[in-house]
Amino acid sequence: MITVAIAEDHQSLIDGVNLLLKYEEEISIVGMANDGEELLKIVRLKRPKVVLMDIRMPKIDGIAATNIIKKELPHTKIIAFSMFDQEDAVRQMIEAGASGYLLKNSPLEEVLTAIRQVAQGETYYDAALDPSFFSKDAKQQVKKQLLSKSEREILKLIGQGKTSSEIAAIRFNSVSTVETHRKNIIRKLGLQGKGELLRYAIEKKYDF
Amino acid sequence: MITVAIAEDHQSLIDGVNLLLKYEEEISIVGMANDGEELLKIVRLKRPKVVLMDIRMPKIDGIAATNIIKKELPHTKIIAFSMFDQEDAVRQMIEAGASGYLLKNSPLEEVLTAIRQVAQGETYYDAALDPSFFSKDAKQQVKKQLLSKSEREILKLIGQGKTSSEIAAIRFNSVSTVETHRKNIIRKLGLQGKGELLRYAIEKKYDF
DNA sequence: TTAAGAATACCCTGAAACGGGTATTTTTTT
DNA sequence: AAAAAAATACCCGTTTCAGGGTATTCTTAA
Repeated sequence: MITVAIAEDHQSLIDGVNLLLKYEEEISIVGMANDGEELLKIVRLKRPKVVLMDIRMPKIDGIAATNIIKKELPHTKIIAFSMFDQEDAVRQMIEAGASGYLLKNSPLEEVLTAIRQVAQGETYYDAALDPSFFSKDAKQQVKKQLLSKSEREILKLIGQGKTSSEIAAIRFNSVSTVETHRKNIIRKLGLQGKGELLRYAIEKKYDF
Repeated sequence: MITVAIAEDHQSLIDGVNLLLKYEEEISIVGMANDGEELLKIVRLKRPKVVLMDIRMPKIDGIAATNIIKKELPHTKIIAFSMFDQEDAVRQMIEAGASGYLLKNSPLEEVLTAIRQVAQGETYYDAALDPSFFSKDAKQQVKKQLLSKSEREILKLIGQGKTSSEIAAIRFNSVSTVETHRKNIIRKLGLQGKGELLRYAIEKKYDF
């Protein structure tokens, strides 16, 4: 029996995972949490074999929570969820001791595969993740810096809730310029629509 | 001399506070942090008299950080910042031991007043805060539930980055209905523009 | 049993942003 | 010196949303 705890505020995801696991007899969900503190309590009490956790959570985030769990209960396997393929998030989670990494927009069946795989001591990383992390050859990932300086600056302002015309005023640009950058950011990051752009910009501030 | 530490990712705010405090000889900034963990290190090392802190921070959030600081160094005075007047945030911060609460859109001079006031052992709460918190008569705040069920549901979906037409599809509503709710949410919460709505919806998920 | 609040849905205007281009001028880098 | 990358700026048509209404149905609480 694989015992699983979930920390996740995205209700649709919890519902989906529940639905999926209902028919899996060797997997049982022993607890759900909405923030890192709650998750720690559940893990200490129930000692699940696998923890599925959102990286961004109130009180204590996924990276900090992973560090704590790995220190106290090193046999616990951790699978991280995140919305975007953010370099730092992946790196920090792996450093903290996570055994798996899933993107929230991947097919739900991946969750099952990942749980089974990490429960057996293996790792599972979403195929959509930038593979350069996993090539152990320490060739410095120089390739990076996907976004240019202006783009990062504008991304930051977007994350502060500024509109394109406000950003244009701040930067002494024309609105067209800002919108071009905006479009390039969306293209480069593979986002879809302003919703995701804003979400990305806001989450980005939080370093993961 | 009042020693101050700041934890805040909003650069413009740090800049503003810095500029403001430069001319205040009895106030000195002894440290700045970008997340809760960093802030704790600074506080333990420098032991500032006053801490200005953002509620939403990576690793450890403002509420958790306040709890920890108040346990370890109870003489430290804490002033919380937040973007919105969110009931839970105010209540939780006060319970955690914060001596002051500022909204980020208040005039900068308030920061000065607040620092001076809490350094002297008093409290300082932004005038824009809902005063019902501070009326100690425990008349149950029945007035609550500002948003209706549909509105909260839609707010949540907005926080997940969904557009109105997506939300309409999910809820089997017409787009008009969703937009009406959206407008009512904005009106009830006193937000301005879609940027704030989205920011609010995203932050709201994190309970403060 | 009314009156209030909630949920539903539509109208209109204008601003903002998407997403598809193209194009020019600077900077870098090779 | 030439090529590549970044920054700048505009065009177009379309969608989304704000902010201002109005209006009907349904539920709930005086």
